Amino acid sequence: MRPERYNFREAEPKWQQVWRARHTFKTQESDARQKYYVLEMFPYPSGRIHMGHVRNYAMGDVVARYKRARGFNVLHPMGWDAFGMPAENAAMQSKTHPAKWTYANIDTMRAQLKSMGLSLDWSREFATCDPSYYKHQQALFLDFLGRGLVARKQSRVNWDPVDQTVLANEQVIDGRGWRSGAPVEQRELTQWFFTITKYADDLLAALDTLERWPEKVRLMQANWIGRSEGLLVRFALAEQSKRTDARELDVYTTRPDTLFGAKFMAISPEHPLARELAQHDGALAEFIADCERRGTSEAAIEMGEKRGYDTGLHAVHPFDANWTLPVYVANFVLMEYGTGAIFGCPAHDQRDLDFANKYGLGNIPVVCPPGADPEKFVITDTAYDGPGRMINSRFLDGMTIDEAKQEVARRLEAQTLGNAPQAERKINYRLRDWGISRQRYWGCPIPIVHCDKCGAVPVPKDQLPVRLPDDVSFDRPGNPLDHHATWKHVACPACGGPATRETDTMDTFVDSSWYFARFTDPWNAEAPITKPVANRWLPVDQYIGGIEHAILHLLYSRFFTRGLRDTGYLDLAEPFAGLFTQGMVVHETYRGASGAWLSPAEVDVEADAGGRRAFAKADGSAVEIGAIEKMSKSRRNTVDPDDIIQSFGADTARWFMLSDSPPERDVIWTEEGVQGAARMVQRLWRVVGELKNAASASGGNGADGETGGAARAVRKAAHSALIKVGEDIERLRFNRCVAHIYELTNSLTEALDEIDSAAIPAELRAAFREAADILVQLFAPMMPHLAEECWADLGHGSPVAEAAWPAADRSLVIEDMLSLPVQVNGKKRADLVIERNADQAAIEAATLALDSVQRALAGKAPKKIIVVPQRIVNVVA
RNA sequence: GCGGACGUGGCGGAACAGGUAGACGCAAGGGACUUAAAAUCCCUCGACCUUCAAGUCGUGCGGGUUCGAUUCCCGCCGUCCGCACCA
Repeated sequence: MRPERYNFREAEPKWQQVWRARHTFKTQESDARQKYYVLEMFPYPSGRIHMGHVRNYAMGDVVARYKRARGFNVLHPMGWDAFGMPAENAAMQSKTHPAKWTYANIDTMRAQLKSMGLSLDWSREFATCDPSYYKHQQALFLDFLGRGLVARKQSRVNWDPVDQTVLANEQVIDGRGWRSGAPVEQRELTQWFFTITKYADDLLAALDTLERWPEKVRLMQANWIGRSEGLLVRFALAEQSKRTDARELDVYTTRPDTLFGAKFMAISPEHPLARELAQHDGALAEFIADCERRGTSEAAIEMGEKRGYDTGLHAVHPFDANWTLPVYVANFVLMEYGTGAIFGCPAHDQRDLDFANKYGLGNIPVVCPPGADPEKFVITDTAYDGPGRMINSRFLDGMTIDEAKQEVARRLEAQTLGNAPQAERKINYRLRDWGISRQRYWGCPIPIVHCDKCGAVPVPKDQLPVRLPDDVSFDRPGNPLDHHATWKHVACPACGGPATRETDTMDTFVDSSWYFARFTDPWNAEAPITKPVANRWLPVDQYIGGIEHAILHLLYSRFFTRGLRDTGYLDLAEPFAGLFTQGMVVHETYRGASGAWLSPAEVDVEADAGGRRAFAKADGSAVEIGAIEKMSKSRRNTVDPDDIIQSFGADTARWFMLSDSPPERDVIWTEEGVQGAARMVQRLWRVVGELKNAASASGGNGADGETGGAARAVRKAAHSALIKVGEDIERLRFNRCVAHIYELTNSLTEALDEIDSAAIPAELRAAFREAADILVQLFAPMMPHLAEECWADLGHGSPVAEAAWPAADRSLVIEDMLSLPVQVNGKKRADLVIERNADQAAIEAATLALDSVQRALAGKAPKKIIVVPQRIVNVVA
C-alpha cells in the first residue's frame, strides 16, 4: 500500500543501499560511451561537513545524475585534501596526532557525505596524506626538478621569535603572532619554488580558450599574472658616497613618458641598497625594522600609511645631468615587483602624490588632459592618470602618452651609462614563482637530501616515499621534523656520506594541483598517472567550487598540468574545461542581552505583520536579530548538516540548497526555507500519487474534442518544463530548475482538480501517466531518494538513477495564437492576441483598433509603429 | 591601497540577445475544513490614487544613449570576495 506520507528515514538508507548493491555509480573504464568528468573541489577534513559542502556537492550531483541520464559515462569521484595546518593546531591543543585526527575526521565526514545520497564512485577515494598518494607527488617533484621547473632561492617569511615558527599571513595580526603575541620579524630563508613564471605568457594567453569559465575568474587571473610592457631605466647615482659602492639604481616603469615629472626615487626596505646603507645608519635600520613588523602581505603593505626615509643619496635624471632626485626608502615599494625601485611622478600616480605631499616634494604635471589649459593645469590632491598630451617635458611636449613612451625608450636605448644602454624595453609580470617550502610537519616531505659535499641531492625514486615519522611531538616550538631525533639523518644518496633530509614539507596547494588527474586511475601503484587513462578522462568537464579559489588553486593547477605535460604524464595543458564558482551559505546572527552570540538552535523566531522577533529558548528573553553573515564558529550562526538530514532528510536539504538563490551567489539559510522544501517533498509524493490514480482510473468516453484540450495542456506543461529544466541544468541555473518544477507541479495540480475522476478519457489518462514519469525524472537529480520511491511506486522495475532522460516533444510548446504586449511611447497599454504568423500590416491594424491604444493616443496620429516579431509592438505618437 | 564582483517588493529571487518588471518560493493577512490543532486547500499581497474603469510612480543614487533601459555608457554611494604560508 502507498503510505500517505513519504518516510525519508526509511527510504533514504534503502535507496542508498540499492545503488550500492547495483554499483550504479561505479564508473566502468570499459564503457565506450562519451565521457563526462564532473568534479567538486574536494574537502579539507576539518571535522564535520558544513552547509557549504552540502551546497557544493548537491550542485555537482545534479550535474552528474543529469549527465548520466543523458547517456554519458560519468566520472564523479571524491577524496580528501588532507594535509594542512589545522591538524597541527589540533595536535598542539588536544595532544592528538595529526594523522589520527585527520583520519578520524575523514571517517566522520565520509559517513555524512554518504548520508546525502551523492552519486559518487567511492572506489576511487583517497586522501592526500596517504603515503600512497604523496609518494607519487614526491616523484612528480623530482621530475619537475629534472625538467627545470624547480628552483631554490631566498625568500622572506614572517617569523615568530617566541614560537620559533613561520607564520602564515593570516596568523599575523597587527604585526604580532596570533598565538604568542610577539612582534613578528622577517627572515630570509632558502626555499623551494616551482617556476610558474616560465609559463606566465602561456597561462595568460590560454585564458582566452577557457570559454566555460566565468569571465570574472579569467579577469582575476589575468590581473594576477599582470603582464606589463615597460622600460628598465638605469639611473646614475650622483655622489660617490663612502656609504655605498653602488653607482646606479635600476628602476622598472610602465610610464617612461612621465620622466620629466619625476620628483624623487624610492626603493623598497628590502632593496639591497637599503640594506647596505642601514649597516651604517641606525635610524634607517630602525625604519626598515619597523616596516617589517607589518608582515609580508601585500595588503598590509599597501594599506599602511605611506612613509619614507631620506637616504641623502641622489640620482641623476637620465635626460639632464644637472637634475638630481632624492632617493628615499619607502614602505610602499614592493621588492617582489620589477626591480624594487621606482622613480616617483607625483602628478600622475596617486601613491607617489600622497608620498610627495607628505614630504613636501611638490609635483610637475606632464600630461595635460584633453580640453584643459596647459598653462593652468595643476595637481593638488588627485593624481591624473588619464589620456592627454605631454607638457613641461621638453622634447616630448605635444606628443600623446604612447608617442612619448616610444620616444623616451628610443632615446634611452641609444644613450649609454657606463658601457651599457641606459634603458631596455622589458615585459614584466606581477606573477612570482610559487614558493612551496613550508616549515611544518603535516605536509608532503620534499624528497631532497642535503650533503655538505654534494649539495641538494634528489632522493632516488626507488626510495620513495620519504615517509613522515609517526613519533613526533608538538610540545616544542619549531618544526617537529627538524628536531626529531633521527629522521633527518641519512646517508647521502650520491656519496654515501653523512647528510640530512630536507625538513620542509610542500605547500598543500601542491596536493590539490593534480588530484583531479589521480582520480582517473587511483589504483596505479607504480606511477602517479596512467597516461592513456588520464588523456581519456581529462579535462574535467565541469569543476565546481568556491570563488575563494579563483586565483591560487586554479592557477597552480593550470601550471601543474603544463608541468605534467612537459614531464610526459599527459597530453593537455588545461585541466578544467568548465568552471563554476558557487556562493557561500550565510545565516542570520543572534545576540542575547549580554551581547553573547546565540546559535540558531538556541533561538525561537516569531513573525507577524509587525515584523520578526527572536527570543532565547532558555529563558524567553529578547534576542537581537543581527546581520546575515557567512556561517562561522565565532558568530555561532552555523547549522549542522547532520541535524538537518536527521530532521528533514537529505532530499530536503539538497532541494533547499538549490532553490531560490542563483548558485553563484550567496544563499541565506533559513528555518522557513527548509520547512518549505520539506513541504515540497510531501507535496510531490502526493501529486505523483494522484497522477498515478488518475492515470489508472476507470475510463470515461468523453469526446476527443472536449478532452483534447486538457490532455494537450497537461502534455504541454510537462514537456515545456522538461525542455526548460534540461537547459537550466546544462547552464547550472538550479534555482530556475526548481522554479520550473514548482510551475509544473502547480499546473498538474490544477489539471487534477478539474477532472471528473469517474470518467477520464484515455487521452488524458495517458497524459497524466506521462506527466508523472516526467515530473519524477525532473526532480530526480535534486531529490534522488524521493524520486526512486515515486518511480518504484509508478511501477518501474529499475532505479530512476539508471533511467534515460525523457525525450521532449517541442511541437507541443508552439502555439498558434500569441499574445503581444502593446506599448504606446514605451508604456505598456494593452495585450494583443493575434495569430502567430500575422504580418506586419495586420498587427499594425489590430493594434490601432484597440480601445486602450486609442485612449492613450488621445486623438493624436501615430508617427511610427515598431513591431518586433513575436515580442512586442510599440506605437510612437 | 590594488584587483574582481554584486545592488530589483516585507525577504530570496525571475525577466532569453535592449522589448509586458516582480515568474517561482518564503513570510504576512483573510477564508475553508476540524471539537481543536497539525496537515491540506482557496483568496489577497510593490507604492500611491481610486466606487469601478483607469491612472501615476517604481529595479541603490545622479546623468546619458534609445521608439523603448533592471539590461548599454559615464559619475557617485553601499555591500561582499581575493591580495601569494588558511584551505
